[in-house]
Amino acid sequence: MSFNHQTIEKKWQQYWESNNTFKTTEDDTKEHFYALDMFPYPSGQGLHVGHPEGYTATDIISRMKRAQGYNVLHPMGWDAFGLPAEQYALDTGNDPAEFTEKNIQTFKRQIKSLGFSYDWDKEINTTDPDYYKWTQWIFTKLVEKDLAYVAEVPVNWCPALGTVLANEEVIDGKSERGGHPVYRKPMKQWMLKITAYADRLLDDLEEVDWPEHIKDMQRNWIGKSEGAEVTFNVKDSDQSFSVFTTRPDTLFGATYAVLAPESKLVDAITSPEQKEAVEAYRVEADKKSDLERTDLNKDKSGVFTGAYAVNPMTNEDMPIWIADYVLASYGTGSIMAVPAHDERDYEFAQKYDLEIRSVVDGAEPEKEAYTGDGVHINSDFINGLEKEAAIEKICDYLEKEDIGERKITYRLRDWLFARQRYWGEPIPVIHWEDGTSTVVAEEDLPVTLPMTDEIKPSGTGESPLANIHDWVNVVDEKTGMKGKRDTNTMPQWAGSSWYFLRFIDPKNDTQLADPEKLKKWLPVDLYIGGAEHAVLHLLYARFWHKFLYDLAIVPTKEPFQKLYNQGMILGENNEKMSKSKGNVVNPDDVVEKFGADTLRVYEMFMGPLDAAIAWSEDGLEGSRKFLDRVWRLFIDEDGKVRDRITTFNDKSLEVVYHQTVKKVTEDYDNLQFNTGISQLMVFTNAAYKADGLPLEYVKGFIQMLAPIAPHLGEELWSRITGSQESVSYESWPVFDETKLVTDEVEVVFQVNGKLRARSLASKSISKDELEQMALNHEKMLEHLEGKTIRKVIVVPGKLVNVVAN
RNA sequence: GCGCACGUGGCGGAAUGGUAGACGCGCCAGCUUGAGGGGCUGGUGGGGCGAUGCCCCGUGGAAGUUCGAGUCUUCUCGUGCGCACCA
Repeated sequence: MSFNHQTIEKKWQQYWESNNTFKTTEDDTKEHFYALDMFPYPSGQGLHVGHPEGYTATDIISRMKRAQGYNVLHPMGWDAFGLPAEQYALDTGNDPAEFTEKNIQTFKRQIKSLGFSYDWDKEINTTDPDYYKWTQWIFTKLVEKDLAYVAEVPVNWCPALGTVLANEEVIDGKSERGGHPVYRKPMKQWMLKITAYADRLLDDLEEVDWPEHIKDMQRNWIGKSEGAEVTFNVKDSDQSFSVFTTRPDTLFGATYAVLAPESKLVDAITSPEQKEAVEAYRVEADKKSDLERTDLNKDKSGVFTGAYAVNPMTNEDMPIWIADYVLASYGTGSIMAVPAHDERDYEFAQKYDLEIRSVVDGAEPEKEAYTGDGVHINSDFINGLEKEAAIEKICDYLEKEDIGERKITYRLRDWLFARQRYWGEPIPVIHWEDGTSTVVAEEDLPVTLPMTDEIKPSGTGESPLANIHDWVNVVDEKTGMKGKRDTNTMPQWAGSSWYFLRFIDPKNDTQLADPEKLKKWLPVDLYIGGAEHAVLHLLYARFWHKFLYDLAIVPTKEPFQKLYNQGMILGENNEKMSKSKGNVVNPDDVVEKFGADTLRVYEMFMGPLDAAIAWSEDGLEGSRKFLDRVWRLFIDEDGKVRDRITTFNDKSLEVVYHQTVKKVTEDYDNLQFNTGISQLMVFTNAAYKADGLPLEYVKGFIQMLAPIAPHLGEELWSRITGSQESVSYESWPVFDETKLVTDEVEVVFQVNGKLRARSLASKSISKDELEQMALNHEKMLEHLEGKTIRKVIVVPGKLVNVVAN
């Protein structure tokens, strides 16, 4: 007989709820552990089987930590602002808040059906004004500290839809919806100066326990590069421009210069003869989106401006070109071209027949650009030096002569923080009729989204809020001055950049969170989520956290001590699950048919947590069979506890039990749930063969199973122990190191590294005795016959290797 | 193109430089059952032979370090992820 998952899962979920089993404890005599999931966007699709993978992992850790005597904070909430709700509102005229609420209820029901031990009193929702009051508050602090500013930035403007589109809504230069043309249009936008934190975001990666490849992705994204900025004068003009280069040592080889087409300087220096060509090129470049510009990078193009710069080293003329392979947004938006030693410059110089001058020995300028190190030539006072020394010497010179300086630049850009949308946190700023702008005072926060039945494009590129006149127009009560609210809203990243702080104190209405509580819980001890957030979300959250650290609001430099990325669960055909491929597995169906415990066990057993693995219905059934097997081990056909469970211990399970406690505990700690479960199976198999099952071991086993299969764990615990209490707070089993090994161990004997014989030996046997055993073993004698023993390697308790020839 | 990760049975996957393939799926056999399903027990990398034991081969491929390599090093092929004219 097997257990009825529907009955027991419902029973225990109700028990946990009515007994507040997972209410967060804050007992100062205990240590604190904060286990966090990346909170989901509650989409209309409902929960995906990928969600419970990470959630189960943090849930197992949370349950184990509670049993090990920690205060555990394990919360769940909703990252509920976002485009789909807005789109739904545009399509149907309904309130996105209602739609969002409905989706949240679906998600919550699904998540609850999986038996996670969340403390639902800590639930937060980014669209709740009590929450986004503090998102807005953080923004006002950023403005006060000059880390938020307004800039003109091009957006994807679609006149036909009367709205601005996100990059992902633009496909091949057309709007995803309707296929209308999209243009780049400059608009005033709020930006956050994340670049001010670039160095700290880079350096403090050393302090956190994250997968190395995620750290690398962040390092690459920040993209720090060291070099020099050099000023070039324009010939026969009082104009000059600066370039950034990582290779100032190749300055003597700079034979032309290139400006980004957008550069303002172009207007001032272009010669009359070239004006037409330059203008034509700029129009072309302007039409291309960033994506197209990089996409069509095979063939470089550019136009000569007719002007020349002067190489400060050689005093020779360098033609100034414009080309879109130079990006306005990186460095100074202009470069010195050293075609002999830069592949891009080389390609461009070849195409337009520009001079290629070698300044590092080893180059073959007729064949390809040489970017490696070497002895400098044709370079006056740095001749004979290698790269590093040459860079030092030339930087000293540039600084002494005041024509340049050492400089560090970053690939990281400031964070575009405004969206022309309705469904987001309103930016809490008022623009007054006298031309000034102010942030909304703390006591007037939150600036709530107005209720409206008319969410539709403004037609101007502003957000739909621009049309809601009652909301937009404000009058200062004291001065009577009129003003308009900023109609931009924040990106979805805003609410998720600090939510882990609010979970600590979600109902505080006087501050973001109680500093005492923040001190106890931070940093997050374990943070699990998808790798798709490896860069942006984690970088933004770290940026805000550091900013709040500078304001002395949070006590730690970094928010997330340990990070782990769960892998993707693929469809049975090994492809990403998608509706169109028809390979989507709905967790509701699995829970109904096999039970939540089975789903949890299966997702943890299918392989390493971070691997991408295909779903398998057979594997799922196997997990259910394991749980049935455990059930039958303890419960008989009539539903009674088996009388094999006894207080008498014949020691036959002693070793395997202690091994199991050790391995399972360590594997859970290391998030290696697949091998932890396999050890539980090993114990189960051994228990089937034992005559009696010592109660102590049975209890310990159930405790170790319970974090993964909590409903079954509770049911077995209550039946076997007769306890009225949840298994959750029973103290975690411990192992006895002295009982881990049998007295007799199997050792192997090798000849020249090849396995030739096995034998049983006492684990305490001496090296010499073991060696003698090996040399006298019948099999070994056969293999050693006629050979001279050169060397014998003995590894006690393991093996003997005889080297002979 | 650059960076990172990963290649192990029919499948998912285990292996502090020390018995390769734990555990599970699948498959085979025995027992249980009227049958099927389910369960319990055992077997299951490939090849060979004088077969109840023994030999050879085997972790994408090639070389190297080592008494000993799935594990370390170099090269190479393949797959996945990230970035992509970043000067």
